[in-house]
Amino acid sequence: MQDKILLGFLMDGSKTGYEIKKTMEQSTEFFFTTSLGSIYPAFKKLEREGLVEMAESIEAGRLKKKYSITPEGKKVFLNWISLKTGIAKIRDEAILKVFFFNYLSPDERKNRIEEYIKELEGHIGELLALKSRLEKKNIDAFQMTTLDMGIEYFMFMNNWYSGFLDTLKK
Amino acid sequence: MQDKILLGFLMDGSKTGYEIKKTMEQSTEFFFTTSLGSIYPAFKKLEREGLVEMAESIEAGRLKKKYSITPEGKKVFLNWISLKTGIAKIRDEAILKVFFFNYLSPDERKNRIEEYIKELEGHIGELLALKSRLEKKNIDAFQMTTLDMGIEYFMFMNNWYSGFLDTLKK
DNA sequence: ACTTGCATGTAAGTCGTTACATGATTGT
DNA sequence: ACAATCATGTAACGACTTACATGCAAGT
Repeated sequence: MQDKILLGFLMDGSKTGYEIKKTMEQSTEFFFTTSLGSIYPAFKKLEREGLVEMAESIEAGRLKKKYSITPEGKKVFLNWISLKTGIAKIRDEAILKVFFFNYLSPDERKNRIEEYIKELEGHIGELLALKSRLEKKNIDAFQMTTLDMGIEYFMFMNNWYSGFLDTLKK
Repeated sequence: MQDKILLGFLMDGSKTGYEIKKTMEQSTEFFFTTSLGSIYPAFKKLEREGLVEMAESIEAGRLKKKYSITPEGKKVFLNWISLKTGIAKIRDEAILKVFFFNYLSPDERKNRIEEYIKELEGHIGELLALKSRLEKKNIDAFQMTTLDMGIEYFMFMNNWYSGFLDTLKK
């Protein structure tokens, strides 16, 4: 999946691995992140496959390896985005814990959920801050839409856990 | 995380790896699944760590390795469940594709979303069927709660993509 | 002088899946 | 007879993370 993201970020021009990492921290952060230790080898692999090309340069004394997408890479990316998408599993540790809540005392249950709700609220706050930061920039409408979706998603979660907390209190 | 699930399933009695896999297919399926090729080595590791114990037996001509949780294993499990849980990333391929929707034609966008909504509806149907199956059994209330949560989650997603489709049509 | 950020990369390790391999029992 | 299900396990592979390693530039 990372390789598709890398190709996607190259669709509007060449970038370095470091740049993409920074961009992701300010955009895909809430639904997807990668490490640099994963980006660099991924680019080398994409280069071997002929999906990207690399151009070295030295800017302000720093070595930069700008990657750009090849026509073949564009084909692969556009094919992927058109492919039917299956339903992803939630794979959320918080809900897994609720699954086993029988093994926790009623008091502890409430504490854990209250704690988690605070985490969610903090996260929603961060995303709202990110949104207002991005609104100042001229960002792609669909990328803004995914951010809105993320905010609504975490608000749904917040809502759900709040309702769950109410039933726990009864 | 798998190891915690295994411990969790052993909390109410000893089970074989195969049994746990079957149980998961009928309970945690929508938010978590594992493969047998992952369960067996995981149990061996847990055994080495002293968190589970194994008892071999032959039932109806079949070799069975029943694993049971040790007091130390219970400690580890209960500690994990009490630990503060961080916010998980969505890591959803569908939303990642929306992120890059700029590179798809308006018609294709609608088609992809309509297709995905159908997938979601099918999945919700499966979960509702699972729910009525589980209601006949005497299932743990919290495990039923997580299933309800799953259904609401996918209904939220269905809702969101339906709204998104409406804006795409304008 | 020192820390933070820019910029690249490798190595070790974790986690997990799929495919392969075996063999018995049960249902059709 | 044959297929499906029960039951176990290993090997190869893939995706990703963390820690390690290097070095320059810019700000304090």
